[in-house]
Amino acid sequence: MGSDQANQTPYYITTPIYYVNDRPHIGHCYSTLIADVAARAQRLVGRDVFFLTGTDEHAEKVSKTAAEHDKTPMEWATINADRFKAAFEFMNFSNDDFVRTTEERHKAKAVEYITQLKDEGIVTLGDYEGWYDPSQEEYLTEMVAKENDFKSPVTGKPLEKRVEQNWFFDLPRYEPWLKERIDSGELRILPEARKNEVLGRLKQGLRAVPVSRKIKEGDADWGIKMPGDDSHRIYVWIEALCNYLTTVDNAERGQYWEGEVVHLMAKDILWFHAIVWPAMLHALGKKPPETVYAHAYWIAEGKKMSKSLGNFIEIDLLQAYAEKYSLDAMRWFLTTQGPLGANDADFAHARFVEVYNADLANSVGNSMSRVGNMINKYFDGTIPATCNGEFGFPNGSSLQTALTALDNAGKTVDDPSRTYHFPEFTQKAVSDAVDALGKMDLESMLDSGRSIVRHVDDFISYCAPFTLAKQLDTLGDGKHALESILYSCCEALRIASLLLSPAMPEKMAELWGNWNCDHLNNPEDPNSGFKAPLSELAAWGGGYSIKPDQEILKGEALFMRADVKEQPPETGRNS
RNA sequence: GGCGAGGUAGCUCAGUCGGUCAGAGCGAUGGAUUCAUAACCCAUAGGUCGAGAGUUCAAGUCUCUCUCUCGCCA
Repeated sequence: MGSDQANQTPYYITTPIYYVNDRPHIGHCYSTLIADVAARAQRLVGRDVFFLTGTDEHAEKVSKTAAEHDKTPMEWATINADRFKAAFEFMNFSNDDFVRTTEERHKAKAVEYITQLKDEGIVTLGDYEGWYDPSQEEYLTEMVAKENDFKSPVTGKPLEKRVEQNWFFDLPRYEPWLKERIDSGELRILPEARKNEVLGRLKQGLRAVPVSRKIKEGDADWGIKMPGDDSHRIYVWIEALCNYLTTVDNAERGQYWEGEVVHLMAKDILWFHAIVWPAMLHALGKKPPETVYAHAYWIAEGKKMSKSLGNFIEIDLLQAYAEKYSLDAMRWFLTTQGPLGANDADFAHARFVEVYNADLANSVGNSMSRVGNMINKYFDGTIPATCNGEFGFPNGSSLQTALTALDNAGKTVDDPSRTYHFPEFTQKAVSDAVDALGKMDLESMLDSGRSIVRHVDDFISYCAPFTLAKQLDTLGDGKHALESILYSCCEALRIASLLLSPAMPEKMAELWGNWNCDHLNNPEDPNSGFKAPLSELAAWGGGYSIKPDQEILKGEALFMRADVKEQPPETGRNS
């Protein structure tokens, strides 16, 4: 998609719904952050976006844990769902809804879907044979059973081969359809390595998927009954997948499913999303998703996170980082350094500080600060005139003047023939960012914003406005040249800030506040939405550009340089 | 065990159809500069492109063998 015409298709992005018995940690926050950045970027581009996250609550263990805490399953689920809501609010996620699978709106629709599949003979009764762990009352996969020498991984007691009747979804009949769909790219599986993985596994053939579990004696009344069969419940996995559709399967939100649908998740649950779910949708006569994106994992200081090591990066540590370096800096680190590709990424403190200093303090923050400072110093906070951003011969009189000033000061210019074309440069950055967004390459998208910052820094070193500023009395058109140069820096950084805003909404809104940029519906609220699509906001000399009388306040530094030697922030948790 | 991905500068990684492909960013070092947050700008990495063999006028880039790491297996 080029940059000339914005994509008007509605955009629907989802995260997995999270298991309520978990405590919110970096994994949950990362998946949801990626979705948030993509959603914010798509809104910035001007699309109608719906961003969904939520909690998966009907697992058997939830009712058990609830009992251990003297709570009803619902009370327990609510306590934990609220933890996720609080964590996500802290992360400043812009989700449009938060679905809980215990909500009636979800349950009713899920029953409807399963009923339809049953009526059409796609879900039928059959025998399920598997390795059962009596001590844990759960079935293990063939692989897990084998790895543990067919003994319980928890108690070490032998597993039992058990057969029970279940309802099955006839997945094999969709094998050709799935293969064609994935091969053709209509169903896009990202990153590429994951697509190969899925196709490889598809070659080994498909089996029917159990969609129910038999209700055992003593089970709490928890979960959704299998329609037409009170002795079974809908298997939580199947029911959970349905959330993506149940939430928007109505008159008000139906357009989102018809638009572009993107499911985002960690790699462990790719199969369900890339194979089982699209096949179910196809069986239901619904359009499958356009994109299924499976990212890898975070590890902590070079080690896998595990319960036994107790090194999970939980929400409290993220809060400590946000407290010390700002929330947006933490969002930036996770987004740009995270495992968006096929490989795991390391959350290491030293790395965090490095990236913070290099990307934010030294680059974005410093550049915005130096430009704002010069405008205050030389023009008392407002630029008297705009500039078309063109600095090249033979029309580069402003640049020529600056070089003359350098010459006067006895400074040598290594290459006096350089030219700068800011409108072209910034437009290229914007269109690159939009293209990267289309590929879910958020790192590249954000780097397009940083490329403008680098360009401005380079420009400043080259034409040295601070040297020019000292010769305003002696150079006839010195003032005009200085105005043009600083205006262009300022306007370019404004455009850069738009591209950086999906990852750092608060900090960029802070800049717009300081510089009196009129991008947001409510300047006080970073989440209030943009007044216009990116193509208009980012237009050089357009309706949202820096105006001659616009006040450019210095403001506080957005990102102060951090000391590399400082210890990681404390969580306040006793560990 | 089956299928798959990968081993390229200290770190994270780019390298399309084999021939400026030996690169980028970060870190480190040196220089220049002072508007700025000891920031910015410029220069510097001589790395056997995991090991060995083969194909070719020419191979990180193709073939084979070995080795190591990793992922997926409902």
